Amino acid sequence: MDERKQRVLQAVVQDYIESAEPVGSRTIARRHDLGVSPATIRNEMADLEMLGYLEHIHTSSGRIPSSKGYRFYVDGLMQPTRLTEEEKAQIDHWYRARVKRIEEVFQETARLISHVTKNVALVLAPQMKKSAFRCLQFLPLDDRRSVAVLMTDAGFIENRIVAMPSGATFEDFQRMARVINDCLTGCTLDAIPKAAYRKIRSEISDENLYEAALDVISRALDDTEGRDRLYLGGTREMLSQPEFQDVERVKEILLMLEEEQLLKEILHAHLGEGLRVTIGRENDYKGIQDCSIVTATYHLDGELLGTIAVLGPTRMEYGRAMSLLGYMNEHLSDVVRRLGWQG
Amino acid sequence: MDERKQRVLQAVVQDYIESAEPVGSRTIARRHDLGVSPATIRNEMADLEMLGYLEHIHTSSGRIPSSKGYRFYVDGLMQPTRLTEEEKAQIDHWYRARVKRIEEVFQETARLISHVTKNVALVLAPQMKKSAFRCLQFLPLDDRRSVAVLMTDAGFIENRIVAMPSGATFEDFQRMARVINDCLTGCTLDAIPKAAYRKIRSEISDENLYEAALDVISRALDDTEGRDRLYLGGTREMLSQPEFQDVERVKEILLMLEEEQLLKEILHAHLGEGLRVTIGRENDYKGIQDCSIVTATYHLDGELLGTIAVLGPTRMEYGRAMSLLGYMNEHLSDVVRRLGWQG
DNA sequence: GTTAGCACTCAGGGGCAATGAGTGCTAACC
DNA sequence: GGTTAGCACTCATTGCCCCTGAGTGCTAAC
Repeated sequence: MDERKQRVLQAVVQDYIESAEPVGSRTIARRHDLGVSPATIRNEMADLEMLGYLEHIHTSSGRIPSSKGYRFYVDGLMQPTRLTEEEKAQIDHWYRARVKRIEEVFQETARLISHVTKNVALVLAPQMKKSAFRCLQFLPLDDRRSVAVLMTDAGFIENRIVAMPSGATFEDFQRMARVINDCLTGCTLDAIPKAAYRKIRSEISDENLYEAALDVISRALDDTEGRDRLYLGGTREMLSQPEFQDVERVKEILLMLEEEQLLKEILHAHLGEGLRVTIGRENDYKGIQDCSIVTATYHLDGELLGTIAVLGPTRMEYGRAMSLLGYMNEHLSDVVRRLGWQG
Repeated sequence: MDERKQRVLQAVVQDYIESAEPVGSRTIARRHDLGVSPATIRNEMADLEMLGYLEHIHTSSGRIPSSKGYRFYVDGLMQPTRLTEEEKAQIDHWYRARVKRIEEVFQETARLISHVTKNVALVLAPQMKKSAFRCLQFLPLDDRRSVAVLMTDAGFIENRIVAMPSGATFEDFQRMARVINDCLTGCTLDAIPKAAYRKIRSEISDENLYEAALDVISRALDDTEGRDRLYLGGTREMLSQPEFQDVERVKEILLMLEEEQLLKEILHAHLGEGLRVTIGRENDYKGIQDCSIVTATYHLDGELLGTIAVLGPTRMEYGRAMSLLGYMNEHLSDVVRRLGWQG
């Protein structure tokens, strides 16, 4: 793949991303200064098609990039788009004006990303179960029930009503809490060692109370599942993209977007990989093989927190999406640090 | 409006709901046994159009019901559809299989409703601020912060990290909690009387501590805002309705559905009115004046809890939607009672 | 190796007629 | 007087044809 082929590929990808129309040799010759005639470009394009970087709907339509073509473009040809200071200022302003409570951060982040990129934004909120046990405490509710409050290092707090076994007093529960605290402090919630359970067993002699303790722990952990909430925004923005003029395709993508569990899986799969682009066919899930996803993971004090992503047609402004995610990343870590995340 | 006109109107509405095509006199004569010829039906239809119950796209197309026509149908002509025992069993089964945690109830309810009605389902989860203060307690976090846990009668539990003013000890905070509990017990969160605040003021002499107490209360209440979460399901189901073959219309409705705040307002507006149908033009919001909403409020022990709704094109199976909502209503009250709602 | 020229392809759009569902009106019927 | 058959008329939809224009692929000349 010589220099000139690369320049042609770059031209095709850029023009196609901009216009959403198959691009022809003539257009490229006119709009890019390659110093050769359309005929030459035609030859190059034919070669690029042979090599799998470009595609053809039918004879006599222009070329569009294949997944492989986009991949080459993203990896090598694309010039990194930087957000302008003005754009950054606008984002900061929006954030400041809109986000009053921590719960709003994620929804607003999604909204902002979708607004800027005109694509769907996905934000996976911090995962409670990845953070470390800090302490468990009980509050009395009535004579049959009490409230278990679980706190973790990342600042998550989770509560759950638990029934007290008949005969057990609130004091028993508080004693139980002390035992659990001793044994679990520092454990990551999704990886509590067997030894910890054994230790708790050995310290709580009463059978009923031990059962209750296990119940409390498992239910507290259970709850954390639902907490890695997914925020989604910009369905409508994306539908204004020309690729979604067809109702069938719209339905297809909406079907996909309603599968929250599936989306979470996809984001989880990319967790911890920094900034990453997955293009078209590279996606494992068939429903989005004509889409691309840009994901980024945000951290707090070195601790993995969550993922933000842009999902849109393969014809996407990759550079822009990537730099935006990078910027939002910092922002998000920052806001979470500042306001403190409480689950 | 004589008997026969009503039967014709009924026939038109039913056929149109079923077929989504404008219905003509001939079709009605064939499919409904009115005992008169198409010509007679034509005359009746012309009259019904005069009276505003039917509409015409252009000469020589069949009639479709107007909002007024649907209203008359819903209020008087519609025969109440009952869910079959089989359907009920299926719903029960789905519920049992899917709902493991209380948080899932609402999402699954939305999913189920949309699945059955092929329309968008909206579920407004219980409103914390409408329930009554039960107690406030503190848990120690570290030497500068503690966790405030607020519980209400409906079983909501809400927690918040609060900074302790320098000089204040955790014991001070516990004393403060006792005062607040004494003063606020039984107050509905969104209507705390001025007198209660005065009482707190008189019992807490320390200025800093009083400030902190107000802060705790206001922030606890603040949080409750975000808690009346809206669950939404079935966008895709609705889009398979023939009225949404047009991409423009799809975008319009999606724009609407992304405005969570607006949807909440709409549901709030119908709160406490039992089972209610709002048809087409009757909607205050322009964006959905070609849609209908069926809403129902669910209760627990006489206490208002939330709203569930079906949103779809005016051509909707009203009877079915209504009986389904009625059934889900019971179910929801029941599940919330059984599992206990924790916010 | 590059380019001009030319034949060929194919989607999209406009024009046009045929089709068919449906109305509205009038005159005949019971 | 209400009901109905008959008929002219309307209009959206469909299929068809043709044209246009953008674009390719090939060949021969530069």
